[in-house]
Amino acid sequence: MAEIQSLAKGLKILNLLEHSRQGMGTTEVANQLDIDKSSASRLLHTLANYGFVEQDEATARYLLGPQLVTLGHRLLNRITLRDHARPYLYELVDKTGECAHLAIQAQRQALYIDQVESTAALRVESEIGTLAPLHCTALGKTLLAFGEARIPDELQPYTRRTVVDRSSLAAQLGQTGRRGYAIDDEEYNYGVRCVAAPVYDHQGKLVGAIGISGPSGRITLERIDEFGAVVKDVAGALSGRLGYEARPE
Amino acid sequence: MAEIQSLAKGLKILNLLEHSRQGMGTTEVANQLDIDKSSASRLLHTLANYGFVEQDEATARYLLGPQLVTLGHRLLNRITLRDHARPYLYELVDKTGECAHLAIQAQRQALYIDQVESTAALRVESEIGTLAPLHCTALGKTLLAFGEARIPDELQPYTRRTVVDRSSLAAQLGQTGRRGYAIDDEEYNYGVRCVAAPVYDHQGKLVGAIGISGPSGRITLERIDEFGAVVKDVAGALSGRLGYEARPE
DNA sequence: CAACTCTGTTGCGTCATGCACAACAAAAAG
DNA sequence: CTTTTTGTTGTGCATGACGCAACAGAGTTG
Repeated sequence: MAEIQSLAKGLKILNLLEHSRQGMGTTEVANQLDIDKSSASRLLHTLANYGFVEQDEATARYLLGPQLVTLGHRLLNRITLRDHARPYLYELVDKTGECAHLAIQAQRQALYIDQVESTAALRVESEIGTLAPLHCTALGKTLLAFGEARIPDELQPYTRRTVVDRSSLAAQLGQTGRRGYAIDDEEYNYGVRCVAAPVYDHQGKLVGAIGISGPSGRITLERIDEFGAVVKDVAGALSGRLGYEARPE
Repeated sequence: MAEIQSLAKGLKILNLLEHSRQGMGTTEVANQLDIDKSSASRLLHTLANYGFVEQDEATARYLLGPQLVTLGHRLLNRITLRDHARPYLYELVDKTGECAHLAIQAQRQALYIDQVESTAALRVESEIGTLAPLHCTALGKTLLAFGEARIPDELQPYTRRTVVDRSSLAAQLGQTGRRGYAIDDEEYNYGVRCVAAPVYDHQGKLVGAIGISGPSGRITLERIDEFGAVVKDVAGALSGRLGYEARPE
C-alpha cells in the first residue's frame, strides 16, 4: 500500500485549506506540513494550474478552488437518493418543526448530503458535505445498527453523554434495531437531541438515513418516542418510494 | 513555474473520473492518462487514503470520493453572495417564468454557483458547479463587459452563432456595457437564449452575474429587451442589497 | 532612504522516490 | 481446464522532487 508522497502532500494542502477561512500563504503552508517553502510553492502552483486552489487577487493567499465545487457537485448530483429524499425531508420538517437531514455512509463516517431547515428561530444547522462520527449521532447510529458498518475502533467522546464503551454501544444498537429508529441524546452536541431512521433501496440494502435534530427543550425525552415513530414512518415511506418492500416479520 | 508531476497526475485522475458515471478501473485510468498500471494503482490508493476517490464495493471501480463533497461545499458555503442572491433568483423566476442562475468568475470561466428552476416543462437546467465559457454565454459576457476579466485567447465556437472574432466581440461588449445587460442569442446552445446583468458589492466591484435562460420560443428577439430590463432591475436590487450605491452618470 | 524583515520564486546539486518492467495473484471469460 | 484480463507487489534505474541558497519584492522600522 505504497503512497505517492508528492500527491499526498498536495491533498494534505487541500485539507489544510479547508479550515482556513482567509486563506494561507506559501510559507504558512510549508510550516504547517513541515516541508520546505520551495516545495510548498511548487505544489501550490500545480494545484492552482488545475483549479483546485485559487489565489486571492488582493491578498495573494491561497484558497480552495472552483474545481472542488465542480467535482463535489458532480458527485452530489449523481446521488439520486438525494432527489427522492427531498420531499420526505420537507415532510419531516412539516410534521416535527425541526431541521431534517439526509446522510450516507462514507469514509467510516456519516456524510450529510442534504438538509432542509426548519422555520424555528432556534434550530440546528448542519452544512451539506459535513462528516460526522458514527457512534454518537442519530444518523450515524442508524447506519451502524441497520447497515454493515463496523463500530469504529476509537469512540471519541464529544460530550459527557457520549457512549465510549463498545459493549454499551453494541447493546444500544441492538435496542435501536428492535425499535426501528436511533436516538442521539446530547451525545454529540450539548442541548441537541436527534432521531433518525434507516432508508432501504429496492434490494433491501441500507442506502442512507434520514432524521431530525432539535434543541432538547423541544425534543424532550417524553416526546422522543413520538418523534421516533414519525421519523420511522417517513423513512419507511421513502424506502417504499425507492422500491423497498417491507418484509413481514 | 515547475509542476509537481505526481501531484498533477493525481489531479488529472480526479478530472477524468468526473466524466465517468460508473467509475473506472486501474487499467482504464492508466490507459487514459498514458501511464503504467502500477503508477495508476499507487496514485489511486493515495487518493483513496485521503477520501478523494472511493472504490465501489460491488464493482471495485473507482469513483469520486466524499472528500470532494466536503471541500466543495465548504467553499460554496463561504460565498455569502449566494445567500443574498437566492431570493432575487426566485424573483427572476417569478417575473420571467424561466430558470435563473448566479455565476461568478473563476478560472477564466463562469462558475455557476446557484440556480433556481422554473416550473415550465421545457426548461434549461445548468448544474451548480458547472464551468461555462465567458465569450458566448450571457453570464460570461456580463463578467467580461462589466468586470476586469480579459477576453479569452481562444474563442471556441459552440454553435454557428458563436462570436469568434475578437473585435466583433469587443464591440458587442461595448454595447452590452452601455445597455446594462448581456445577451446570448443561441451562441452556446442551439435553441437557448439567455439574458444576464452584473451584480456589484458595496465597493462597486463586480462580484458576479445573475440571469435567466430559456428556449428561444419563449425568449423571443422581440421580447428580449423586456427581459433585459427585468434582469437588469433585479440585478440592481441585489447589488443594492449588497450595499452598492449606483452612482449618477 | 537605507536597513531590516518577511514573503514567494527560481537555480542547482544531490539523493530519494516515482517509474517501467516484470512477476505474480486473482478473477473473469472462453 | 486454459486463456485472458485486471490489480497489486518487487526491484533496479533514472528521473524528478527536495533542500539549500540566492534573489527579488513588498512592507516596516529606525
